[in-house]
Amino acid sequence: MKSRVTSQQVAEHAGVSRTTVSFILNNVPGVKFPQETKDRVFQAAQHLGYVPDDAARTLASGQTQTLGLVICHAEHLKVDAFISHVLYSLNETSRQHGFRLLTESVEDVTQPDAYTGLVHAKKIDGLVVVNPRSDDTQLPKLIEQGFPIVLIGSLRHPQEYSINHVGSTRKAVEHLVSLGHERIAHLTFAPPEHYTGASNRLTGFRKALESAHLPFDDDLVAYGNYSAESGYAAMKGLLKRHKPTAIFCGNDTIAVGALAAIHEKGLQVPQDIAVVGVDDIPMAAFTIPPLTTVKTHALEQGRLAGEMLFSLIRSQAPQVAQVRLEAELVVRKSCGASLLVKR
Amino acid sequence: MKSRVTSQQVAEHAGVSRTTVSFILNNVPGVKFPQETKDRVFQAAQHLGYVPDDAARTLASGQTQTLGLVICHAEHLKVDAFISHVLYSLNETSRQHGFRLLTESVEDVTQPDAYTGLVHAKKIDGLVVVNPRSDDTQLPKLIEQGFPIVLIGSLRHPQEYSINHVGSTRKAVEHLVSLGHERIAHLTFAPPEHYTGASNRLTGFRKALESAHLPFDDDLVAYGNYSAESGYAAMKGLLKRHKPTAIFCGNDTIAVGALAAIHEKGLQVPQDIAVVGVDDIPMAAFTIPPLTTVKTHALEQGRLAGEMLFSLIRSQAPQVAQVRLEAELVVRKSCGASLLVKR
DNA sequence: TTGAAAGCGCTAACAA
DNA sequence: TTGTTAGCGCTTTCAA
Repeated sequence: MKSRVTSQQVAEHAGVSRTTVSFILNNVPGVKFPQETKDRVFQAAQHLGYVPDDAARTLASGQTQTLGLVICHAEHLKVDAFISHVLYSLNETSRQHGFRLLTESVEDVTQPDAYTGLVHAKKIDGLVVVNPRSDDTQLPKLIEQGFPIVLIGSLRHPQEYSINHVGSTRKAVEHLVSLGHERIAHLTFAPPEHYTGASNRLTGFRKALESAHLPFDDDLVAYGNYSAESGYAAMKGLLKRHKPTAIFCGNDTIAVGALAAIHEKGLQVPQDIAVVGVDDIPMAAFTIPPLTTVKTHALEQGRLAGEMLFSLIRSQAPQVAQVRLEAELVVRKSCGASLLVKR
Repeated sequence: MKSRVTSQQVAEHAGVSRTTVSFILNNVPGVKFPQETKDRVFQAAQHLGYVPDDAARTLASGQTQTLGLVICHAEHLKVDAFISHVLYSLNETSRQHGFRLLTESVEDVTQPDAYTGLVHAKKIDGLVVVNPRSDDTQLPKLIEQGFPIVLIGSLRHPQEYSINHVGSTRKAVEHLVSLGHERIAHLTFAPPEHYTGASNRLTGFRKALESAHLPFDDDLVAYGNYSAESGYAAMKGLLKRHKPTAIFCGNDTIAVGALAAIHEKGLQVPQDIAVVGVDDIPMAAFTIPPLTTVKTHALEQGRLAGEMLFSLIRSQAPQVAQVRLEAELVVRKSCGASLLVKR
């Protein structure tokens, strides 16, 4: 199990030097070899089954051709689909650029070396961080040092490069308000302190209520994590104590749990309670009833993060440092907005 | 952005040679240094913020401390939760062993270099392949060459190391039969030719029917991919043409789609049709009604694959080459087995 | 117990 | 246009 073929052997086989092999196989710009020489080298490489040793190449060139994906709340991978989508599209994007993807899930992000080791060991050329935590002390340093990093989410750091969706909360609440709802509950992530996305959403929720001249009622806010289970539990509590006419869920997975709790209680969606989610995961179209939600374009976020990161790696400043993707209301049946909606 | 600290500098700072630094920091067995020397080296390393260069280490040692995860049907990542779970637990397991995880999704596995490049470039020390395809021509070669590989799924290769779940189909069908069903439909993956898991399941389905002295009816088999959408479409077709009293779905995500189609048709689950899934994804407990399914222990599969791979990397033969995990029936409400079941 | 030195396989600056 | 050669930073054998 050893690919004992070195560029030296290819060079000998082709009757040229290692430099020539390196230049030809790497297609170094600005160096012209006769087609005949090129062919000899290509054939020799092919014939011998030559594959450049990655470590040697990296050591010599200083480039790893590898991206890191840091997942700050790894357990979300188990319960929610958002991160899988980001992973998928980032993987595709990386491949298109000839890069590989190193996935790093993080338990305790406050601990130094959580993932900075990747950077300092020069194992990656750039980093995408999903849902960065505000109590992460290493990340700001890395950003300030100019290491290529793109966040999916935000640290509210002036120098950060990031991808975020905007308008999801506003659109969800506006939709509910437009349908006449006045007692709108909110089921979001806890604890929100360290997770920028969640506190954003809560703030946005208050603002949206305000815009609609609706009072904010603390009792109508419940917390879960990203899972259906937490949505179920939180919704159960909410139904026991209060009687909202609508519920805005922090993500679709939570909404699935809420739907289950509502159904179990013998209530009807949307007749008794309207439900809105966030993300538009593939399953959202197949809940009972189909879930009205706000699409956050997870795949697109992953792709954009990748493209932005490649700009950074090539030392090209991206046109926009902080991309905001407008979220998109997807009306299905869980709010009763219309009986003629797409699945 | 450069960690210009080399082992040379640490050596100078500590007043020793680079060899000593290497031996002490790597804690090379069988080499005893005075505690005093060790302390000096540790302190120097700490003080200078020394992080060994990964490429240099890899080049010199021949070890990458990196695992590859090959996802043969990358699009599943978008629609189903199984692979996310494997990824999660494999990532955890890798971390515990001080390894990192390189994720490689593959579009066309028949094309050489799909992921074998990782191996030949010596970028990884071992490989986990999820759902290997039977038409993959590279994988058997790698296995025969003795490269450390663990499959989640199977290639039916005598030399393979693999993790599989068994008994899921049998248990699902037996459960339905025990409830008196005789017209059991099956909604599985298409095309099954190249996906061992699916053809297994179909074969198992026929066998299970046989054991129950039930006829196999080709019309009661429908195909989808791994998505809820495909389950919805296939179920709709099934309901139009035939009237099964029970449906066994290839995975829970498909079952979610089936549930939606049944509901849309105005039928009741489990009264009119019983539904069983496979996997026990977290959401299965929160469908309407809660889904009876067969747990395939995705997290455990990922963990076991990782542990097995580490044995292989250390050149230790695992006790069992082909691990079979017994799937576990989880009775909820979608089959009407009992009104007193856990969520 | 510690150090010197020889690679690991490649890239890239410099020569020719 | 092509070859020579000096590293890249580390591990590891061998000698001291």
